[in-house]
Amino acid sequence: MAATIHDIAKRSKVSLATVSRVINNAPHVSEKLKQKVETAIKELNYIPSAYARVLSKNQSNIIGVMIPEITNPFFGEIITGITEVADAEGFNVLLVNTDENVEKEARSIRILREYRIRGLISTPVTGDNKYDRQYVNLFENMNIPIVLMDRGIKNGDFDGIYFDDETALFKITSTLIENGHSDIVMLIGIPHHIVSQRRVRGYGDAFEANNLSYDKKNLIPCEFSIDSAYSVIKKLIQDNDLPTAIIGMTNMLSMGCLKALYEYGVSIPRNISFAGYDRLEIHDVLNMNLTLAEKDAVEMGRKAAALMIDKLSGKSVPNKTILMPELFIRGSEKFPEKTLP
Amino acid sequence: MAATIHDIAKRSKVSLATVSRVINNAPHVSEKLKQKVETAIKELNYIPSAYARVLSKNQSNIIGVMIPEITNPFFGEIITGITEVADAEGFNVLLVNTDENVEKEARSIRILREYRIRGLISTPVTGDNKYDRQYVNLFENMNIPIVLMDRGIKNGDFDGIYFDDETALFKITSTLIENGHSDIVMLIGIPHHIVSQRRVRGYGDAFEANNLSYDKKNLIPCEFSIDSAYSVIKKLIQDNDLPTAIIGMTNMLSMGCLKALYEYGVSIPRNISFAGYDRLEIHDVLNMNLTLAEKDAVEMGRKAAALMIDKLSGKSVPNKTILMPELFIRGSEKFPEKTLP
DNA sequence: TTGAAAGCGCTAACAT
DNA sequence: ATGTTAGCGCTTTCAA
Repeated sequence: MAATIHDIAKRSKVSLATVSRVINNAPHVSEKLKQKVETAIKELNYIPSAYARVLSKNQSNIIGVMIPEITNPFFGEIITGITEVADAEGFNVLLVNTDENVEKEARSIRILREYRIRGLISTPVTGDNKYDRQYVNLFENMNIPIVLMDRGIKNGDFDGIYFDDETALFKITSTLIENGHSDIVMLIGIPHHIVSQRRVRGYGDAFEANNLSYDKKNLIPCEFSIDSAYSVIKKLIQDNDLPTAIIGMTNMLSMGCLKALYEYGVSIPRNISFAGYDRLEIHDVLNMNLTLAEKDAVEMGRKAAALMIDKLSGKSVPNKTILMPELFIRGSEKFPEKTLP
Repeated sequence: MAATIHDIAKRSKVSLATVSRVINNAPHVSEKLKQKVETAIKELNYIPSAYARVLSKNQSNIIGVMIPEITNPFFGEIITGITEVADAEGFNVLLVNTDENVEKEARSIRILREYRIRGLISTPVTGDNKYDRQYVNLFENMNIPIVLMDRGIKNGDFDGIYFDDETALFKITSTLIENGHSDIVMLIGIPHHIVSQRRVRGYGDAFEANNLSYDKKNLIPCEFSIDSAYSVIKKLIQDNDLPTAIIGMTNMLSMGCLKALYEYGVSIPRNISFAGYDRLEIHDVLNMNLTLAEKDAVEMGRKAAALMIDKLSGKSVPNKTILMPELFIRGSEKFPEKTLP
């Protein structure tokens, strides 16, 4: 098996305590012994056991990170931001993926607890009311600092970093209204999900602020996936039921909408207008002149990790940071010249 | 702190051994005691410590996964495949990201060793000859099963799952040649990097097989990034130096090329032809009729995890699996009607 | 400056 | 079927 502190002690003829001091750069070791120990460490290719260390110190240095969709670039960027800060502060990150699945979430939390994480940074699956109370309990039982990202828990009050989804959708919708739109379709995912509720409110408020009302049929439920959004828009096209504008409420929903529109040759903004929420890699690459309210996910990750580290060092001021997405007007919001037949 | 096995034993008035048996579903526990213990576990919200368990068993159940680019969807899919299999087999995954950086790689390996991983699944940064020997030593010193993905190590001989890059590029290039091309630019990244070498060979072999020779200037070095590829192609456009066809040798390089072409209105395949290696989300979404040799990265992840688990269970047959990417001919390979001015 | 020894939470061999 | 106990590899008093 791997070398242990005993092997090092024996080979360098010092005590365990001295070896431990050398490993941890602790004071009170003579240069001579230090050299001997370091030589032995190299020769035996020794690496301390995280397990023994945690056990004896009764404390890990792991921050748990739980995200719902590892292949979504939004979360990829968040992870980048978190690890950047955690690395710099000497914390390890244990990453678990829940696939938007409550059972996987429960299993993931168990694993994180087995590893005695110091704090949890999470975008919980919740949003389905049924599980809310349960998760609030789960989190509170963990008795460690919690930082939520992007989504709150309905019946809980947790610190975290959020985006102002409501204002973002208000701005997006207002922009479209100012361009003459009132027939604006928005795919809203699962209606009672926490992700959709604030955004729908922003949408509605924009109409209200302009003394307009909207057709409730324009808020169309679907799954939060590219495929589902694609199917919905495809059907609108086939039924000749397209509005004058579409809002992509999340990056995945935007991609599904665009996929259908492109497949059927519905051109933006010649035949239909479009505005979306969150960045889109396809836009970054192809410069499609899409009007987008963009979120800085890397920054969200950094802020979440920084907040966690504050909490772990006792600076435990309550903190809910609201980040404001930036709206880029690029042309796709313009009223269409002529809608398709 | 968290409850321990002692707390459970005390509360349910049994011995530590009995609690341990219940936790591990071991035999020889009466139903009555089992109930008592389970009740106490629930009441105290007890979760066993991974650290104590690993320490006493002298063995972790962690598979280390080291990848170089967490935001690259290719690796995102690989992770999905690995965790799918690892979860099913009861292994935990510790994921580290090296950012294609040798120092981060070294630090990551140290962390993985601290956590006493049972095996390592990795796409090493290597490719720079300078570090090869060093990594071979590092890996061999770890004394655990190693499974490499996608890239080998030049001076080492490790089991793993690879794609047949050479044949893929041979097919891609041949397809273009058959369509009348001979002026074919390929961005090759860093020339001595292991990622480019086999692919360049496939490119060259296709010319040879057709009794043609190619202009060495058409193999253009760059960084392995969207931005770098973008700059190179942009310069070709501005210098009015475009070939009749471009090959995107990786997904990132493809995106950079496409970005520049789209920005300058160079249309595919009207003004220039294109063929690429690896899937492209922008293509999946927008159906750009790109001819692509596509890799199944999720499958690579599954196979890597399965191979690792075989090794861990002693079925240690040497195994280098070569996956064949599938070539989809979609039209972008056709010879351009007219190249731009 | 150095070392001895107790203890962290669990498993497993052994005893009852 | 149940309990006792000796480690696992490290840290941390406390003594010397």
